[in-house]
Order: sequence, then structure tokens, then C-alpha cells
Amino acid sequence: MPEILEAEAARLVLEESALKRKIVSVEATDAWYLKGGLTLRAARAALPGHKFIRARRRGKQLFLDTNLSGPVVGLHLGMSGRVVVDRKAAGDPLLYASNRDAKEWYRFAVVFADGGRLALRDPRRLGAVVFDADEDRLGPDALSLGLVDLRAAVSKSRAPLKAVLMDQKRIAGLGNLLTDEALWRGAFDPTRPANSLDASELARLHRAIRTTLRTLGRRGGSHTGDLMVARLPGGACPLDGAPLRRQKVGGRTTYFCPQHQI
DNA sequence: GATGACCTGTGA
DNA sequence: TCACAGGTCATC
Repeated sequence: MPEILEAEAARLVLEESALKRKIVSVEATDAWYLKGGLTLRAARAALPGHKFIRARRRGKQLFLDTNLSGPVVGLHLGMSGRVVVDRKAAGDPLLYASNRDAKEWYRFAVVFADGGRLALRDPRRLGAVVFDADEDRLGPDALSLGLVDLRAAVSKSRAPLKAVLMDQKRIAGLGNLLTDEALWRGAFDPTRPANSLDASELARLHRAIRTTLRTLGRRGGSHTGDLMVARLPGGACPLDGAPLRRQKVGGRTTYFCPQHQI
């Protein structure tokens, strides 16, 4: 997604405008979008008559709790999804996703008794709606990540540091852009074995992650990092001007500075 | 763990 | 036409 910052923006919109409204119907023209065995029939049997009472998030995964022991509705935005409540879309426009507004991109919607609706718009269809998902498949949330959590996440693997940070069952929420930015700010080579960090490096990485999330959160999203402007073939490090390296790490395109990220 | 698959849109 | 995209999953 939309990484953790966009998911949090979506959660806020849900919290502010999707709670305590009676649900009257469910629209899911795209059966593909329902995952974990969920069917349109089941969703229509389970949701109408209920209200959402809480909007939660763990990493990039959103959860809506319902009253009267209804299901927990899980929403995932995939690579291009956005939450739209009534006419208001959550968060900033996505960089690599179109911000056009085609009818057929609306994959799922919950209609409220007042006539409003909560919808998911997702051109690429990589998002998902799931009921009662196993939330513990995700690691600790990156926005409240403690140093102890970070140590536990990285200390047991010699996989590339970046791959470990992006592994959602170890730490939930860090995606490609945020991870590159945090490693750049903390001056870490993304390909370093995760378990090679000593105590002071772990503390430095922890600070870098926190600073990255706080700063980019204030600026308005995962795409507002300092490294972002140089994220193109031939880009130069905004810190020291060295040519950035572009390389696949953990299966994702990675930009880093071979000069200061060691 | 690395790889390719999933799906669609965009821009070169 | 091709490569690429802020994510995740199955599979080797």
C-alpha cells in the first residue's frame, strides 16, 4: 500500500466517518477481491444491521470491529487501494497509482442507512477484504516499535537487513519506500546481514525508523522522503552527492548510497 | 530466502 | 511493446 502511513491515514478517515452508522447492504461486484474464503453471500448475511464501532490498524492491515458480535472486517489496500468514505478519499494521492476515478475500480462497498457508503477503490485489484483474519500473523506495529521489538526482529536472521525489516510477520508496516528512507537516514547498507548489527547500531536503526515515520508522517506520506527525489536511474545521494546504487534487495527495487550506507 | 505469480495502469 | 509500480503469496 500504501505503506503504514497511508494505512494510518485511512484508519483515521474510517474512525472519523465510518463508525456508528447502521449498515444496510454490501456491494462486492468483484468476487476476486474477497479473500480468506469470504463470499458476497456471507458478507451480506453478516453485516447488515450492524455498525462499525472501532477502526484499528496493525501494520498495513486495517480492521473494523462491529457491534453485536459481528465480524471483524479486514481491509487491505494492496499496491493501489484507497479507502473512500462517502465522497472523501483517505490520504494523499498515490504516486504510482492513477488518481482518476473509474467506476469499475470500486471493488467493495458497505452502504449505510443514511445513504452514505464506505468503499474501496483499487485499480490493480491487489487489495483484499477479509472477515475475522488471524491478526497475529503480523508482527509488532512499526509506528510503536520499541528497541526490544526491533532487536527481536533482526537478531535471528542473516537475510539482508532490508528484507527483514519489510517482513510483515517480523515488523508490520514498513514497505519499500519507508525502508529505503530509514536505511538511508540511518546510514545502513540494505544488503547487510540483519544479525550483524551491534547494540549501538541497533539503537541507531531504531532512531532512524522512528524519525522516518514521524517526519514523513508529518509531511504527508511514504513518498515524501528525502531520498524520493533521487529515486530514479542515475540519481545522486541527497546527502553526499554520490551516485546511488539501484539493486534488487529482498525482491524489491532498492536505492541506496554506497558512500555513506555501509 | 530468493523467485515468480497475482492484476492493472502508466509512461517511455 | 516493454518495464515498472508504495504488496503479498506460493513454490522451489
